Amino acid sequence: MNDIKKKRPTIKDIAKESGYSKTAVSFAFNEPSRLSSEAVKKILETANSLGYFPNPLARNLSLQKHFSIGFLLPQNINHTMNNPYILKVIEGISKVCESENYTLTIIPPLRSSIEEAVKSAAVDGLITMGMGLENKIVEILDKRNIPLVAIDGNPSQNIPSVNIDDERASHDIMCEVLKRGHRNITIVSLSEDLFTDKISNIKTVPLLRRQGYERALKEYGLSLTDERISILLSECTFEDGVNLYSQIISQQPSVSCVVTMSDIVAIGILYKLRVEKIDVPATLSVVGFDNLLESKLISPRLTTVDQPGLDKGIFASNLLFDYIKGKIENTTRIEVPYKVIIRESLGEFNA
Amino acid sequence: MNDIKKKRPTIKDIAKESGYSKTAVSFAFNEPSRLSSEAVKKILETANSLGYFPNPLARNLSLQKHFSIGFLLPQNINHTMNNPYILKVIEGISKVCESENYTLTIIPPLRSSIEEAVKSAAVDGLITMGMGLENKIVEILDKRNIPLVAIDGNPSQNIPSVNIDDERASHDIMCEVLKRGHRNITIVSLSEDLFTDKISNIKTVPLLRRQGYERALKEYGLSLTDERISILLSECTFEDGVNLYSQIISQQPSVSCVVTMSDIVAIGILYKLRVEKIDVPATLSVVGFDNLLESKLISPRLTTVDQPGLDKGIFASNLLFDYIKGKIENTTRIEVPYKVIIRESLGEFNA
DNA sequence: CTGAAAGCGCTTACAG
DNA sequence: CTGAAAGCGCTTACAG
Repeated sequence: MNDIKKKRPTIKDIAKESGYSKTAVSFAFNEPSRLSSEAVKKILETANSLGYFPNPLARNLSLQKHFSIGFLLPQNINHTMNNPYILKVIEGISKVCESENYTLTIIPPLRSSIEEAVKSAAVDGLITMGMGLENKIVEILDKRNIPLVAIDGNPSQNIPSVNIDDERASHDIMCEVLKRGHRNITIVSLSEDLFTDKISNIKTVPLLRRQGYERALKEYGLSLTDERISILLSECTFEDGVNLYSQIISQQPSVSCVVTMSDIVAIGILYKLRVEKIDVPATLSVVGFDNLLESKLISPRLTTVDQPGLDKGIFASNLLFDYIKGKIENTTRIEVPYKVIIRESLGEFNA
Repeated sequence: MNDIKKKRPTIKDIAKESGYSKTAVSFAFNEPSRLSSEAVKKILETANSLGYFPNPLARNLSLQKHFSIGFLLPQNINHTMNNPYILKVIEGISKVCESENYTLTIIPPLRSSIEEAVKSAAVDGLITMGMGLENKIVEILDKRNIPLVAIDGNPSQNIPSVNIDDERASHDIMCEVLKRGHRNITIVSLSEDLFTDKISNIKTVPLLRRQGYERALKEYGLSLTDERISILLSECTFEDGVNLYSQIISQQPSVSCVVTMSDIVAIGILYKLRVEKIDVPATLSVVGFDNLLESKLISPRLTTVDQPGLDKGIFASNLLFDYIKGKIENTTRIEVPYKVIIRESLGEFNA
């Protein structure tokens, strides 16, 4: 606590002070079995008395490892860290990191650029979520030799990934809606990912889901362009859900069911409907996607598609560690199961 | 993609290939203004064609910086990443990191040891939350010269911190309970932090809150040891809340109000009460702490203490960056405001 | 069991 | 405007 510029002791100081070599000091910390117990004891004592800890930066440079994997945040940090579903995935990743003795680095855009962030990310591997991955980013990672696993990415890209069958899941839940007689339907789609490479022929998750809805609609003689069907866009936040209600009504006053691509948006809508004293599902049904814990807490409880966020995180990070350790080379794709959950927010349509 | 061992090109390769020196290559990336535009162009072109990116590990070692701050996870990763309140704080930290162009490193215990994790954490500063910080950990950080800010730490320790006035907030909400006639009260306390240094005289947040409750009780002629008051312990999770109900009833069948130290626990209890068809608040009132978004989504909506999680994260990380940049030296403590929020889950006691 | 020395891949004061 | 060289603080093959 003196005012003299604190200089952390290095391996060199410990060597000098203890009378052993730098090599010995390193061994004392990393491979004590190679030293006499006397040497280890002496070195550790000196280290302790000088308050020495090996500098991780230097250690990592020698070892060519960061002992951390990265989670790449898409553009807007609000939308990410406010989404319980993403947080569930992060929880899964953290668990695996913990058991691998790795840290988890949350990587926001650097100087507003995801690309910049990826260029200098201090990680041994990277997980992305829900991004239409720019080819540029994939290329950088490839050159930097950093493995990548995409969660909810674009199955059409040649990237290791963890997904559910979004097309089929969306088809299935839309069928439940149609089966109950609804025909005036508002679909709340997630915005196209901002970073989708428009040129390439990438099928993003929102697109796949819309295709699933479309297939179900066709089975009932409808289409996405039918005047009874309207489509709105929304960010994946509670607030956007709350604000969406007026749009929904003005677009299509006769709507009887709102189908969203995200529970948190659906919950925002339900919240607003409660405030407006609109009866769910008697007047309006609402359907979500994700099956958050919150979805069974609100009333009416939300009809939705259950997809295992925790497992997605666990699978993705296990896969990533396999790549990091060189256990596998080929592009592995994991498909996890989903399940349609019918609860009270979806009712029969009463003409 | 050839099978030849991929070796990332280094500054040396670019120097050789471009005909300039390593110094020049470094400048081209970091201080192009010091080079002729011709040199910069040539170097960047070569770098690009060879697929070169500066190695962050080497760069950081030279710069003696990690460009990342750490968030230290207490013992159990489940309890942390499942707690929406903590996640809100992390969101606040992420925002500041983003604007500082830093990453956020989530640090789980290393080989089951927080101490080990702290010894080798590759960060420029550290934020902890709700830990009774072992002196050992503070000492390590001090020796490693890594600044620390504690959120919901122990105001009694000499550590920069961000807290609300937990004693007073707890007093205030307990008064609301007592004012409404409740006398048979079950307090659900958070477990003592596992890492509290038992020897020292540290006042943890749970302890402060209990003292606040106690002060309010005394004002109404009660005490913590009164037979009408019972105290239970719980982890800070939804599941623990759900499971708590049977304990609450068996400990004190005549209980009319449950006062918890955490919304997520209170929400678990409310969920269970709904399943059990127990009328809230007519039969039993429930009170939380935090004011999560979820607390206004459930019905009945939860009476609680609002404390600004996002702001706590923002204040703590701003403070941390001030230390990192050497802008301040002294131990700064920030107290953020709280607010008691009365909602339907707290009713009058009807004898 | 122990140590001298090269290497990890950058940055930067200094000299020209 | 450009470069040779020292330095950041470790690890580790090699020799003894």
